[in-house]
Amino acid sequence: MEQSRKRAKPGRNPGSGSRTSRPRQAEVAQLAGVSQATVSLVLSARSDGKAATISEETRQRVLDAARSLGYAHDPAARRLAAARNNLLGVFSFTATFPTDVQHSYYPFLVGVEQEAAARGYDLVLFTGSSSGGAGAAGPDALSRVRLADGCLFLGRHAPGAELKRLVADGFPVVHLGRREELEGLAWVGADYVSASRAVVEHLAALGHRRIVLVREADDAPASADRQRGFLEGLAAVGGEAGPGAVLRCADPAGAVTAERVRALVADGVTAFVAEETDTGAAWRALDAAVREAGLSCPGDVSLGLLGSPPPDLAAAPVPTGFDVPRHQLGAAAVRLLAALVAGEEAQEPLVVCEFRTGATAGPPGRRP
Amino acid sequence: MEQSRKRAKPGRNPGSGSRTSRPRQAEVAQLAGVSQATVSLVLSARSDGKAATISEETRQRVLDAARSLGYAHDPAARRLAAARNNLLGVFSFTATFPTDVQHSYYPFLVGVEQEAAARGYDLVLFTGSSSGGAGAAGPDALSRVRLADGCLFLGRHAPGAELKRLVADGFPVVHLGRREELEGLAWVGADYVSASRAVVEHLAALGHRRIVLVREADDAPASADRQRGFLEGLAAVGGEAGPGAVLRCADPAGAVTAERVRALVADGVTAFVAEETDTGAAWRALDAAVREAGLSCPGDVSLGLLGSPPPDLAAAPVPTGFDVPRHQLGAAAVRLLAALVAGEEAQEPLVVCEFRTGATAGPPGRRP
DNA sequence: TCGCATTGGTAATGCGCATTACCTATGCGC
DNA sequence: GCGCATAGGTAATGCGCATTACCAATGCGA
Repeated sequence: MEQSRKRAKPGRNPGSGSRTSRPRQAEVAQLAGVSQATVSLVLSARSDGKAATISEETRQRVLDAARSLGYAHDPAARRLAAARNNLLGVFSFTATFPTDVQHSYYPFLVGVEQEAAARGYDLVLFTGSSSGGAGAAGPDALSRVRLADGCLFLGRHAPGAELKRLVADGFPVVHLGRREELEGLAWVGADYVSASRAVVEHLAALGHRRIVLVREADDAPASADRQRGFLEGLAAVGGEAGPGAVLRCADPAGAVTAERVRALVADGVTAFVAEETDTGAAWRALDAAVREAGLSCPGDVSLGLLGSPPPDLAAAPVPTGFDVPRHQLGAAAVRLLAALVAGEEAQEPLVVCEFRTGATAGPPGRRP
Repeated sequence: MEQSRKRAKPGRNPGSGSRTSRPRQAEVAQLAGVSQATVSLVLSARSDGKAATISEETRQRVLDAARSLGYAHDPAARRLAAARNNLLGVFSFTATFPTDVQHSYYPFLVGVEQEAAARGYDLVLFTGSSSGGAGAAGPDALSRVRLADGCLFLGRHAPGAELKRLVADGFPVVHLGRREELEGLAWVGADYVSASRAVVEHLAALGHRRIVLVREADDAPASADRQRGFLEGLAAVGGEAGPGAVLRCADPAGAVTAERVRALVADGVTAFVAEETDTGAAWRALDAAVREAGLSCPGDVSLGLLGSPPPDLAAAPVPTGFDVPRHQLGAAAVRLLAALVAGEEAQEPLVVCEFRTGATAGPPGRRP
């Protein structure tokens, strides 16, 4: 008998002092002298004024009974019956939970948590069940998220097929990060385009006309957006946007050498911008190359970073660029998800990145 | 009608191509030409040879049907019906996603995840609903963990009353960290007593007799254990274990000054050990004080750390001490939890900490 | 005085699944 | 050829809750 695990005593005596099993609504009802249905109505009282059908007196009796019994909802039953249990899921496809503060998702999670708390939701965190987890293989991989009312997905590794399935089933899903290729998938993202353009415009205002973007050979939307913003900015300010304006390299450290930088500068380039990525490779390479080339910054060349520097380079000269408002992104994602759960059709705009003046940009040097 | 959210078309036609709702076992059954019960039997086939009641042919038909429909269990229903859904919960009570850089359960989680995966469990992470979360206040705070088959609790902040309640309800619970005051609560912990004693004995073997323990004024079991091991070690080696042997201070940085250290050394103390805590305050203070006092280590004084140094001090002189096997602790906790879920009575022993020779201990200096 | 709306509450139902009691062939020994 | 065991499967039930259809009592206008 499995249920022996749930009810310690199959035949218990409800009146006696020593209880041994979690109370059900039925027991609360008995104690309050009402029906189970009434208990449910009282305890799930949605603040929607709609349910004025229980008298205040009865309400109090039920609440007292529930309190004295220490009643707590069974989340599984709640979800099964009503398709609502006030829980929001967060799924990250990393091997382990991204609770390590070093982890790049961490800042998002902080925002997610705050917003969820503010809206009265509890959170449940799922991970991509690294190796041999139960659902690791099959389409079950994502099925656990159905424990929650809706789910937020982090990271570009979220498999499209699975997500599509959830969406098709009408399960509320929000993806954190631009994800337009999946029809019907809700997402929130940072406005890298505008932010990148702003950096270019800042450099242009300082007098730069020949600016080069160093980016990795990744095709992530985030990279594409930055490049687009960069080119738009260049065009807007009448800068030179020839094919040489973008340095796309699979291995930034190998491609962006001191020599290369020196050559470009000699050719008239006065400023460089790098995209931010997980590894920060582009910025790292650019920084090293400039330094090694013996160029002073921002004396000889100006540098811009389309994002935030990696933690280990956060010190000293703060790069001119922008900050991705990760907390706000997380919060926006939760807002959107909450709206979907509530059946609304809300749409979250792109979240604006904040320009960071920094100390790596100045007027162009006076090299020929 | 709420269910319109679950079933896109109340009256759907099972044969037509465009499906729009997640399939149930009933639909799989229909496709396979069997009953829902059969589908359940096949799909939940426990490897326990017990269930040989379905013919191989039927089994295959069901499996095929399930696959072609992309069937996936509903975790909520599963849990409700069977009290099992193959999920283990992990509850961390620290400020939900700890903003304190030092304070991360990450290493534990790594072990937890590996072991869970190895045992075919999926994980769900709950957090301490820091601020105004839904269940933040009431006894509901922990009720969500019932979504899982059992739950692991991290951190000393897990409220006893709630835990007791879960245990009393027969819900499988394991606490990571010693927790003996709660009758019936299963836990796993590191053997700080033995490990601390070993450090003292190591110092004693080098010739030290006057050793002082610097600890915080916390009453956590982990602190008490270290002190106990320290005193036991001192007693075992015939060291001087007077009341001055333990420096218990609320504010290590303020209490353990260069002067204080100098005075103690002048008084004949040749070695110090500090306990490890979240913040590493004790070790930090000791390290700074010794350095500031102009004492060389291990030339003038030997130092020991009952645990691991905080990340920012991990460099250079590796402290003599021990390492808490966090991965193994996490794994042990999962093993224990799995046993409880399975209804067994398993008991996990304390996990042994590994001695770390380090470079901060040597023979006593030759001060008078 | 009757009809009708409103208030306050309840019985019944079903969510999706696991489980169990039970039923129907077969096979087998004697 | 009969009784009985066994394999293979199914109908029915309930987990704990939200929801809905429905019912009883009361108020109120005409």
